[in-house]
This record gives sequence, structure tokens and C-alpha cells, in this order.
Amino acid sequence: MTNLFVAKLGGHATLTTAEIAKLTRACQGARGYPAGHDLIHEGDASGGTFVVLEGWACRYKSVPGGGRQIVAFLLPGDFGDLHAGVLTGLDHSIATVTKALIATIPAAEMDELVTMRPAVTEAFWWAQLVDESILRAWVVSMGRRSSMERVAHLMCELYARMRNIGLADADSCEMPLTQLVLADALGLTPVHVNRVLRKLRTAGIMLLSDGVLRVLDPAGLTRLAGFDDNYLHRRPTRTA
Amino acid sequence: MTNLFVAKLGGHATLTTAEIAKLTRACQGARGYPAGHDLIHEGDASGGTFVVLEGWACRYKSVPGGGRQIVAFLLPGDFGDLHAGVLTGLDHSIATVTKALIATIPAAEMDELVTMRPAVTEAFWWAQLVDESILRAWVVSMGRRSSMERVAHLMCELYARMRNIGLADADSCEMPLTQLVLADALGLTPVHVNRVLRKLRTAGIMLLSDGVLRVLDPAGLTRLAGFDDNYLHRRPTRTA
DNA sequence: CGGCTTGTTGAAGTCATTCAATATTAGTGG
DNA sequence: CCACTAATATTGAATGACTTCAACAAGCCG
Repeated sequence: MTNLFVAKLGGHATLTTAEIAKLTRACQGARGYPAGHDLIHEGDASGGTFVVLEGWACRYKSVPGGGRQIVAFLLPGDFGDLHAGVLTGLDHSIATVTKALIATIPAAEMDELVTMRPAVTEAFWWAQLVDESILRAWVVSMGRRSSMERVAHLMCELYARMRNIGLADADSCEMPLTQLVLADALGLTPVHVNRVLRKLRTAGIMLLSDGVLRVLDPAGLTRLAGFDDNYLHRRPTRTA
Repeated sequence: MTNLFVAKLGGHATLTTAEIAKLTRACQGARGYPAGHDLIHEGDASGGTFVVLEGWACRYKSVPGGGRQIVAFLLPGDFGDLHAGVLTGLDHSIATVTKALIATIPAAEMDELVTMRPAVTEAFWWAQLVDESILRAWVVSMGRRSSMERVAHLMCELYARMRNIGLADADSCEMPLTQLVLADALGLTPVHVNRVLRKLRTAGIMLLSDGVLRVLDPAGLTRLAGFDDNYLHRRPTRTA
């Protein structure tokens, strides 16, 4: 199986064979974790960068009162904080969502990769900017979309991202999110997520069950969500 | 008056005199704009970077149906997208909130600044990461806080940021936001913003009027908001 | 098998929206 | 400087979206 981390970066900058080798090697020490496992916790000093090789993870912030708000999903090929060496402490936590295979790149090695190789630097910049762009889309969803539109939009985002890394079929993909996790991500209650999913199901728009998303009416889903994938910035400026 | 853009970057990396001069010079061609003026619009190819020297600006995304969601406020010293040359098109718009003095740095010049000078690069990285961190805090606010907590949290954020750039008094600062703009930022209706502000006023917690925020009960406001300023990452890692 | 997590549904309540009307302020032109 | 107009602020009443509380079903793991 190809390394999706390297593939992702390589898709947005022309990497030399040496750079590819270096990035691949940095992922050698990957380790498996169970679902729901905290990789790093809010307040910790950041000791490195996590790269998700298989499975899903998420960033989240705890809220006074006991709950949490998920602020991003990390899919295979995505990585955690590059904050290492730049910011003081982590302002959020990272946890696995499913059983996952995670590589940990030490801060020093990461620094070297990011600093020394212009192509790699650019690829990281790109990834960082896309992350921020997704975050802006989340704010829009939370602020201006109804619960149904919000669910639809998240499904569109995740399906598009899965497709970008070759992990989606024509009208379905893995979506290993419990309704509780969805609620944590969407700013809704699990109960309401359940009701919204039922509505989407009975409306013949989409179906989420057993960790699989099936899109029954792609055009309808996109329209409902008000989804436009341009914010995922698929294509790089310079043609490889 | 000092250039807050240069001051901000200088606060997080040790800049040489030459670098300071270069950054300052890049802001020479500043221009005034009226309030509510679009500096760049969603979908445009990004032609440079905006630096806010005086006044306030915001990033926003339009939503199908006519409204908009503000996703960030740009205070004096803040700058718009560094996306130039990395991403395809802009996924959001930038507009002035008040009458503002804005410098426009051409993409080429920006590239040179960002790429050639390690200290400047690092400062930009830092600023970018803080922006993202603020965005995460917004998602948490929208997802998990009541309208009153949300207003309180935004006031805390903006007051803290104003203080960081030396534009706040002990218990008050400029806050040139209409209730309509606040509503666009908080994902609420203007009517409800009005009611929340009244509640905060009659509770003796804070007072927002005539473009000025007066914090009557700092501890109470912070507690209500669940505000912890560590996500603004005030201090850099390397001691200057 | 038994316990735990996840999913499902109903009924009641709350928070924020919507609609609508009026007051206040600010900006503009005579 | 005043009159006029538009933008902003304020308040009430009714509606609606989502939450809360509660109960139960279904699947999964040890």
C-alpha cells in the first residue's frame, strides 16, 4: 500500500526521489492505536507531528461543562500539528476516531524537512492553508446552516476528501463515525443527529449506517448542503 | 505612529534592521478605504496580501440565501491571505469593517519576504498558526456556547487582541462593531444580539455602545465566556 | 450470557428566530 | 443649520428548531 502522507504532499509539489524517500522513512515507526485514544492532550508541549496512515483521527477542544467540540477530522495522509517549535503549547487535543495506524515524526526531523527543502515547505504550506480553509467552512456551517444542511455539508466534505485520496467509490465511502462523534463535530446533540439522519434517509438523499456513507442523490445532497468543493483547493498552482 | 504590522511580526522573531526596513517599506503604498468596502472577493485570483494598518477588516463567506458569515476579524497589524502563489483562488472575501488604512503587498514581494528570510518566514508561520487557532476557538463557540457565552467570548478575544497591540485601556477598548456585524460573526440574528447585549449590560458585566467596549466585571466576563487566552499564543518559543 | 456502547423514538421545554413596529442616530443636501 | 433619508438600535409577540429527559431496542465484546 502506498503512503498517503507522501502521496498527498507529492500531489502539490514536485518532490525529488530523495525527498520522497526521506518522508517515507520518517513514517517507518508507525504504531497502531485503538479507537478513541488520545494521541496528545491540550496543554501538552508538542513533541512532534502525528501522521495518520490508516484510520481516522480528530482534533477537539474540551469545553467547560464536560463536553467536547471536534474541530477537524484527520483522514489517512493527514497530519497533526506542525506547531512544534513555533507555538508554546497545544491549544487542542488529538484523538483517534477509529483504530488507526499513526506515525510520529520528532520535532527535530520535522523542522529539518520543513525548513531545508523548498518543495516540501511549499507542500506543507499548502496543507496548512487547506486545513484553515476547511475550518472556515465549518464556521460557516455552524453559524448559518440548519442541522440538516450541516450534516449534509459535512458528509460532502468528507466524501470529497475521501475521494481525493482514492478511498471512495462512485457513490459511497467509508464513514466510520458514530452519531455521538458526529454530534461532537456538528455542535448538535446525538439525539438530533439521529433524527436528521433519518430525515435524510427517508428523503432518499443519503444513508449512513454501519460506518458506510451511501449517497443516493448526489445532486440533491450537494444542493441541500450548498456545497462547493473549491475551498478544498484540489489543484496546485504550478503544474507538476 | 509605529507600524503595527512590523511590530507584530517583530514580537515573535528577531528581525534584523534590514528586514524591518524591508517590511516597513512594503507598507508604503497604503490607501484609505471607507467602511464596508470589499477589498477582495471570493473567487478572485489572489493578487497580493492586504495589511491592515489602521481600522478593522474581516474575512467572510457568503451563504446561498443572501447572508454572510464572518470568519475572522483583522485588527491593525493583521494581514490577509498569504495564499498568493500557493492556492488556486480565494475561498472567502475580505472587507473593511470601519474606515481603514490598508497596504497592499504584491505577491512577488511577499514571496520574497516569506521565502528568503528565515526569521520572517517563522514570524509568518506563527501568525498563520494563531489565525488557525482563533478559528478553532470560533468553531467551539458556535458549536457549544449559548448566545450570551458566545458574545462574551468574542468580546474577550477582541479585547485581548487589542491589548496585545497596545490599543486597549485597563477595562475598555475600541470595538467598532455594529450589532449587524456582530450577528454576522456570531451566527445569530441582529435582534438576538441586541437582547444579549442588554442582558450583559443589566447584569453589570459589560457595556458595548458607540463603538466602545467597557468591561465592568472582568472576572465575571471571563468566567461566563470560559475564556482562556492561551490559544492566542502570545509568547514565542525562542526568547528574543 | 450479561453489560456496555450505540441507535431509535416520544413528549415537553428552551433558546433563538421571525415578523413587525417604533425609536434613535448618522449622514446628506438644501 | 435644519430637514430628510437611511442605517442602526430596541422592544413585543408568536413561531420554530433543537435540546432535554426518558425509555427501550439492537448490536458488540469479553
